[in-house]
Amino acid sequence: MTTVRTRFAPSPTGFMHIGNLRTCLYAYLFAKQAGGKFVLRIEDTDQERYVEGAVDLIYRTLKTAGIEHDEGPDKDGGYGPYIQSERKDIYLKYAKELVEKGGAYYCFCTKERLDSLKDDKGIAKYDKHCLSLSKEEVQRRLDAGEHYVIRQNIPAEGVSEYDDMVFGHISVPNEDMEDNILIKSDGMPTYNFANVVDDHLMAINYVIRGVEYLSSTPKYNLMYDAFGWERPHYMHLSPIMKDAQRKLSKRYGDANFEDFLAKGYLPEAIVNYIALLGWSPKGNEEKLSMAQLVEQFDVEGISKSPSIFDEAKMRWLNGEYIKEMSVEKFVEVAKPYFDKSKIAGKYDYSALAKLLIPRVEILSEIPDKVNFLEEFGEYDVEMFEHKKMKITKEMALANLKEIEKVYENESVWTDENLKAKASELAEKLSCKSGQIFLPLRLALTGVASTPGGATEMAELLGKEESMRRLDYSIALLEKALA
RNA sequence: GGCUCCAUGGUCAAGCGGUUAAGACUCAGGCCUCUCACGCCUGCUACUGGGGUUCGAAUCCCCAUGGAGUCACCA
Repeated sequence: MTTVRTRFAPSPTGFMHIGNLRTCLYAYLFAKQAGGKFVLRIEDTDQERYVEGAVDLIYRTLKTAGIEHDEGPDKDGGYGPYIQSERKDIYLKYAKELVEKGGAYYCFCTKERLDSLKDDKGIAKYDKHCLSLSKEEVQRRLDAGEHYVIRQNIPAEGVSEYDDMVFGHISVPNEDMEDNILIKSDGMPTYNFANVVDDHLMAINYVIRGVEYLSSTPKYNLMYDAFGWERPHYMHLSPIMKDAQRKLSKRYGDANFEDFLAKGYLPEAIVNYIALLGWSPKGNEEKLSMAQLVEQFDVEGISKSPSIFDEAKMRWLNGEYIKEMSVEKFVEVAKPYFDKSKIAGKYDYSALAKLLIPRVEILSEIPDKVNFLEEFGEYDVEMFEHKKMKITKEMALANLKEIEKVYENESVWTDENLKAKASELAEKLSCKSGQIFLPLRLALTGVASTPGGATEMAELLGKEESMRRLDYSIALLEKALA
C-alpha cells in the first residue's frame, strides 16, 4: 500500500486566517489518521504579493496549533526544496516537456491583442491563436528573444470528469476551460502549473484544498494525463463564512488565528472549534483533543455547504477548556492578563485562579473581573437594597456593624473560618445568612457582582484591607442615611 | 451572464426511503446559591417552494428560488 501524502501549501502573503488553518488541519488529520506524511510547501511564485515575515508566521501558527509537518523547508524529507521560488528551474523543464507532449504551447500574444479579445463584460477566453504557430516559427521567435508565455492546451471539445471525495462526481465541459498560462513571461510558473508539478514530484496523492479549485481541477487532471502521471485524489472544502454572504477574508482582517490568541482563546479550543466547522464527528462529543480528532476524522462527516463562523460557540468551547484546567495551568496562561490588569503583581494569582476558572470563557475577560480589587471607592449605596432578601440600607448598616465587631478580633482570616463566623452571627441575630453575606460582599467590593462570595473576597483582600473597606462602607452608609 | 457546486431551527449540525426530525451553541424560564458564574432541569425555533417517483420522501428525480465558487502573466 502506498503511503498517504498530503500537503498544506500556503502562500506567504501575511495573515493566517481560520479558513486556511482549517484546510491545513484537515490535510494534517487525514494524513495522520492514515499513518501518512503531511508536508508543508511554501507557494511564493507571486513575488509581488510576498510579505516579509510571512513564512515565519506560518511556522509559528502550525506550531502553536499543534500541527506538526513531517516535511517542509525546515525539515527535509527528500522531496525538496519545499519553497517554490527555489524550484524555478524545475518548472520550465517540465513545461517544455509538456509542450513536447502536446499538452502545452508557446504563446507570443501581446497584452493589446489579449485585451481585444474581451467581451463587453471584460471577460475573455484565449482563442488558441498561437497554437497554430509552426515549430519553426516558434523557434525563430524564441531565438529572436521575443517575450513568451507557455499555455496549457485544453481540448476544444468533450467533457472532463473526476470524482471528488466530498463533492462526488464533477464534470466540466472542456470548452468552458481556458488555455491558462503555465509559465509567465518572467519565467516563473503560475499556481496552476507549479502546483501540479510539485504535487507530483512530492508524491502528494491526496490533494486537500478549498472549493475554489473544484471546477478547475479538471485542468490539472488534463496535465497529469498529458504527462502520463497518476492523478491524485481530491478533497475540496467549502469555505468558512463571516455571514451568509461574505466569506472570512484576509482582506478585512477577519478571524486571524493570532488575533484570537491575543483575545485569550486557547489554541486547542480554536483548533477544536474549526475542526467542527464543516465537519462533524460520528458521536455527540464535541470537545475533542488533537489525538481524538486524528482518530475520529472522517471524510463522510464533511459538509458540502459553506459554514458560518460563530464566535459565541468558540467562546463557549474555550470556556470548557478553561474549566478543565488546573490552577497552575490557569495561572500560567492567565498571567499576561493579570499583569495587564490593575492588580498586576498584587494578590495571589493562584487564589484568584480558583475563583476565575469557572467564570471565565476567554482570558481577556480577566482584567474586568479583577480590577475591582484595586478600584475600591465611592459607590452607589442603593445596591444594598435587596427586595428578595428583604434587605434595606438600615438593616445592612446594622448588620455590617455587627460583623465588623466579630471580624475585628478574628485572626484566622480564611474563607472557611470567616464564613462560619458570619453564619454564627446570622443565627445569633436570627436573620437569614444572606442578610449578612450580601451586605458584607458589597461593603468589601463596592460592585454588584464579583467572582466569588463575601468571605472569599475577604480572604483575598486580607484582614487589614477588609477592615478598612468595612469602615469605609459603614461610613458611606451612615452618611447616606443621615 | 456562462460554467461548477450547494440547500434541515438564529448558528454548527445528525439524518442516507418508514424517526415523537438527534445533539451542541445562542436565547428564555426555573432549581441551586452569600452576588456573579459553574452545575442541573425545562422551553422556543427547522426539512426553501412547486411538481413528480413510491404504499410511504427531509432523504430519489425535475423545475423554480436562494446561496457559494470560478471565468487573471493571484494563489
